[in-house]
Amino acid sequence: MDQIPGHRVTLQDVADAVGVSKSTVSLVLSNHPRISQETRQRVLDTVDELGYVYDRRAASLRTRQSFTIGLIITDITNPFYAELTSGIEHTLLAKNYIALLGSTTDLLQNQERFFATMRERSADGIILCPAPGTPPETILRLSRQLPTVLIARYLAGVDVDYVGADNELGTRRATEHLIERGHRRIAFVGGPQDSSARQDRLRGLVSILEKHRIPLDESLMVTCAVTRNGGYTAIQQVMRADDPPTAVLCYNDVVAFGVMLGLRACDLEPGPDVAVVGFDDVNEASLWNPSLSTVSATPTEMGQHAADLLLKRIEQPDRPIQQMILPSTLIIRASS
Amino acid sequence: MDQIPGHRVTLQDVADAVGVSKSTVSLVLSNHPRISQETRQRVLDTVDELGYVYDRRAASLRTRQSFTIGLIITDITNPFYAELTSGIEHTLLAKNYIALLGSTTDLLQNQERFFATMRERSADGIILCPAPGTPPETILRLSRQLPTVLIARYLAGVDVDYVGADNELGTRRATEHLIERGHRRIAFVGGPQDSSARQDRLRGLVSILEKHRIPLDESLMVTCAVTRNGGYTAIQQVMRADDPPTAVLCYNDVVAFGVMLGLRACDLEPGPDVAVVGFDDVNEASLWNPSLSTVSATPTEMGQHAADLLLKRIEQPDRPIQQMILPSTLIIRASS
DNA sequence: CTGAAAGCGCTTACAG
DNA sequence: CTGAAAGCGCTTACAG
Repeated sequence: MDQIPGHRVTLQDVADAVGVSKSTVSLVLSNHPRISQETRQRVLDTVDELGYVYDRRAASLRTRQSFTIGLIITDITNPFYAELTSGIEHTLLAKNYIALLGSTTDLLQNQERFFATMRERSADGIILCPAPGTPPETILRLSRQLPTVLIARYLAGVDVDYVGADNELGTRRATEHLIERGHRRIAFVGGPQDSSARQDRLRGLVSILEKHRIPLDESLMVTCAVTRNGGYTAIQQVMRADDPPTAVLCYNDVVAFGVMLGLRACDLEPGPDVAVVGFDDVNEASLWNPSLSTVSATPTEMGQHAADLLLKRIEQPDRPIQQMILPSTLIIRASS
Repeated sequence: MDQIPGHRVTLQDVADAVGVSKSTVSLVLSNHPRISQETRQRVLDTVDELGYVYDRRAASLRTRQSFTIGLIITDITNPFYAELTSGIEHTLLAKNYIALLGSTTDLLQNQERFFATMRERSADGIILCPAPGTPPETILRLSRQLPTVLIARYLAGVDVDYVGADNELGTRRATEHLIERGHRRIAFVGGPQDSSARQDRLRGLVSILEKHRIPLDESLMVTCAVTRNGGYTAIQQVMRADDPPTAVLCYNDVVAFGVMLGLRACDLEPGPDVAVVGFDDVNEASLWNPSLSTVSATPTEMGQHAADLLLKRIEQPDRPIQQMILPSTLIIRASS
């Protein structure tokens, strides 16, 4: 039953015990049809009896398929990525795949290490949320070496599978909503300067301001670390201006949570005093007090789609590049 | 530079290009000292030139070390596990290991699948938060097959490496605090019925009630799903009783968040009307409104310790079993 | 200081 | 229906 430490039960051991060749055992395990019912049963029984464990790494050396993928994200502690990961895991489990996890904290150096790690371990593919500043060539090279799907952030001009939210549409809707509520001075807080997601979200805001001929005040467009603390600090700075905003559109929910706390620290109540809108709609958003108005990016679904896309790409390397933009819906709650 | 799809650059290719044997290349890559400086440099240059990628799975077939571990937790979407995972990742990164991630949602069936998955992929070890109801023999067998460390939940009588919080001490302190504040009717909400963590936390509460000769009311000790929603539903049930509690000690922070929301749904303000205390001190806890009093279980540190322990066990299989109980401190905030 | 050879545990044509 | 053999890409004694 139990293995002797150091000695692994192999196909050969099973074959010896049954009195057939290891080819036969291998064929049984891969459900090959032309093994007699009797042999098959004896093999299966012996597999159980000896506690044989299939060595997928040995198999993958021959078949070149590891049933393992690499998942490279920014930070598992950000609920957006946790929900994303959960969706990915869900899809992988059903297909017998599993993910190697790497959090880069948006550091290019970590990202490079994870690329190497995943390739050395022969991942069948990679789901990647690229760190801001990733050179496009890096991704192009990677995607030639390994099936790759980008998630949540893309790189301009890089033709690779991608799944993300409709960022611009999302902030357009959010901005229209704020303007309808009478806001004219709308701040934008947070996001990694060079990420596609930030640029698209900011563009949505700017375009709607233009449409309504509301002058753009650059001093209200600030960046900050994508953490609660980042939002907390940044908003206090912004509110100190001579003509502070009456509404703030945040890069994402995590920043919005920080902004709400920062407003309170300035003795302002998020909602009544200053409107706050987030992006993502992580589970937490509806539970805050006040509940957070936000643009839904459906992270769990996004993860499922990314995993689906990757598995399709693995099966069919020549299929056309697919870029999925998931619809964004505005969810109005108490904070705006 | 780039590989031809399907063809992997191997040691042999590098050897051929340099004009040495693959043994020599291998020795260079493992930094073996007795290769001449000149050969070494030529090999290294060629490795770069050809874009050689080390095949760790082939290597591990010989060396029996994959530099990969399995991480099996309940739910990555629960911030406690996300912070745990972040701590684990941090330690692994420094030692060139990486984790295969599996979320069981506390289903034994998923857990079994992950055990198989991790073994098939030759993980060097496993960090496991066992699903409630896991038979002790399962863990014993697993730990004989593979270095194993349990995290956050242990199994009575199973002598395996373990890292967890001092659960009983934590809830003792929390209960003393509530009693000091004048509470007599204290509910306990949530937790997987058969988990060691729940039992220990509940025991802490009960022992302090006894110490103060406060009668125990079983109807106030309820269980629920370990989600915000679980706490939300459970507390509303509890508050409907004839003699409802004035304070509630929650299995963990996630349940406590749900409880706070549930109280509001009953028109009760957490803090002033009903005291609420959580367990874990996830990052979110200090940010809620009201901020959540809780017992700190330092999830990030817990993760780091678990990874350290596993790596030590891998290096030194015969070292004595180590069970680390991390000190619990009570953090009093606005909710109590 | 360097190379030839065996072997890790599988799969997969190819024979029979 | 089943087996012998080659090979996936490494490492590691063993010679020289």
